[in-house]
Amino acid sequence: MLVPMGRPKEFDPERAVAEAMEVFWTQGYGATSPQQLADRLRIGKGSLYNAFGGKRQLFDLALRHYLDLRVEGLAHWLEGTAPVKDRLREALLFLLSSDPDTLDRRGCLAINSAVELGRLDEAVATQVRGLFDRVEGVFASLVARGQREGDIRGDVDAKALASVLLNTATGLLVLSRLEPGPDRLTRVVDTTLALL
Amino acid sequence: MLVPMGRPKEFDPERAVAEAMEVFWTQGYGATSPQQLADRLRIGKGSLYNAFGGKRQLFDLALRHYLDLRVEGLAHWLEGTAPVKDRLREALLFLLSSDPDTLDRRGCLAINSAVELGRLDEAVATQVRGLFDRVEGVFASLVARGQREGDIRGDVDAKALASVLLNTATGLLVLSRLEPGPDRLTRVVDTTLALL
DNA sequence: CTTGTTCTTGACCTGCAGGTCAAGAACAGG
DNA sequence: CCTGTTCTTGACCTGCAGGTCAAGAACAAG
Repeated sequence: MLVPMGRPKEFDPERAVAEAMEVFWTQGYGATSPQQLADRLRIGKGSLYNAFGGKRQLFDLALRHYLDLRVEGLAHWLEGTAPVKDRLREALLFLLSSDPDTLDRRGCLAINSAVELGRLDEAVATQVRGLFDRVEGVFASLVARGQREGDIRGDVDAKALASVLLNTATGLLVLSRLEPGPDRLTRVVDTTLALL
Repeated sequence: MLVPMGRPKEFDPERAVAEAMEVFWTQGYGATSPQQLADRLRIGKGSLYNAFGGKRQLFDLALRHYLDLRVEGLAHWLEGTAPVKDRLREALLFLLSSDPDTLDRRGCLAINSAVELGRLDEAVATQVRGLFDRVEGVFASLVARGQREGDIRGDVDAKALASVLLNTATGLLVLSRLEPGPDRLTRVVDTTLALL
């Protein structure tokens, strides 16, 4: 069964999921039609339904792929020896755009999806909650280290500060969709870090 | 023209807009059909189109009504003589729910709409930006007063702190749609205020 | 009570979202 | 090269979103 019999797929399902993630990220779930997806993935619509089952199932895979990418990125945040505040700044700014010079303006697929679907769709809400918990955990580790190194004030519980940072990141990702320029966003980042 | 001729409307357009606001707030723009709106407003679908022009125009009115309500609430924040931090706490918690005991879980219509439509719809984005600017301005006034009264640290620019508060409020309103309980939200509020 | 105007309603229309399927193509095994 | 299996595609289907409209009702003016 390692080589399944029958006609082999002509496309790479993982690449397709990654592409679908981009589409959902840019357009949102409701504003994306199966036809658009098929076009972007370079496959027929029937092929899409044969491979993934439907728009919703493909979205679940795309969202999970996004979460995996983010979680993968978290590990990177924990490495390194630079002062914690510098790394927090880098992390927050990276969320806004992988390219430091230009705003992404798409925000975060997890947050966008939670806002669009989270009230009715418990599955999506659970997925996104899981990411938030992990992000908060990473923030807590970083803050604790910063406190040991004297880089971050020690009179506030690390977990409480981590919750604040999670909330700050969430706000930034939403505001980034509206802000015309990066001024307010960088001001938020700088000021927040100054308060720690 | 004070009394327009012809058959008079059988419903109050302002009440209808207010009701439409509730529907869009609860369900989102895309997930709300004209038929649902007509049912909730207790009018026929044709009547809805005659009175408002279409789903999108009605949404614009509903959003503007929401913004008016919020701006109206801002004035209330500025009044009173209680310590600024206490009033900031009250304001942030009020955003999460007009009833202090139960989470609203609908978040903020402006933010939800910006996330759902903001990328394609510049009109919505502009409206929401306007609200954000005013909220930030009110925060700045409050912070400045708090700094004069010694309630808030004076070593950080009031406008910078106002941006942080705006971002914090945004994050809270998004997280409130996902959080199972109020624990994390109140922790964010308390910790943020402690940092000021 | 006639006329002109505006409101009300539900039947009706168009287009597309979301999905199904039959026909055939591309494999592996025998 | 025949068979069973899986993939591919576009035509096709159903339902509903979003909107239009004709017929009639409720007014004010004259």
